Amino acid sequence: MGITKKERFTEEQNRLSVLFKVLGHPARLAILGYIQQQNSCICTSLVDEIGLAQATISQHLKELKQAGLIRGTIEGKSVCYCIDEEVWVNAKDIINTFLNQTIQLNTCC
Amino acid sequence: MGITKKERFTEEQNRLSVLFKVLGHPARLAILGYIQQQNSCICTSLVDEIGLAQATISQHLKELKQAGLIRGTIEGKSVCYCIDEEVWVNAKDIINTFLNQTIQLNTCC
DNA sequence: AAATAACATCGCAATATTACGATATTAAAT
DNA sequence: ATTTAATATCGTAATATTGCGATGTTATTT
Repeated sequence: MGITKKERFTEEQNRLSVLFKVLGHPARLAILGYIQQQNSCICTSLVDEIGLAQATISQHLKELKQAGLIRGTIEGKSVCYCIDEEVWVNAKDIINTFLNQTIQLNTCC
Repeated sequence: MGITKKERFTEEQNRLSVLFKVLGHPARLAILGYIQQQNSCICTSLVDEIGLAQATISQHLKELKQAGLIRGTIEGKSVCYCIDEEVWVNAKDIINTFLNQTIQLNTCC
């Protein structure tokens, strides 16, 4: 039904999957990468840089914002986007914890 | 249009996003977690464990298989699933590289 | 005040995802 | 040979995602 049955899973699994999901689109990775590259905040040369329509970029920015990974500050006519360091560090931590869960080497296949 | 314009992005961004995407569902994280927990391979107590329909679990397993993260070996009536260590280590590496890209602290917001 | 620039939001079309019942398929058990 | 157990696959419904043109909205510029 296109809807995830969240109640079946742990809170950790849900949080982690939301994080992975928002990172699961190349445009959003490109946006994050571009914001990171710049020393200062980026408004929207993103549209030129990435080559999707302005409406589409805006939508991806919204999803990144909703996930808390970026923040937008209004600066006159334009908006200054930057990565929310605190949230990002926390996200990295959660992902790293997941990645570093030791894996028993399966010997059967 | 529901279709990702892959040609717009780098190969790295596309590979990474595919990885994140497959990890972006709690059921798949639960499946991976469960396979990891067990010392030996798991067939399908997954359906009991996770509480989704057998067809649904099978579908998620397929996606994990397509991403290369797990392998299934037929063992009589049942199938033995385990994590593909090589692919998994590589995936972790790719993700870690992404996570550890240094972030310039944005000073503007 | 009117024009413009930089977004955000709306509405829509195309496609993808999630979930599941029903129905294969395959191998072991009877 | 038939039954049963363990899956995989098919078909379908509900919903979500991706993308974009058109249209707001808001602040600067003229």
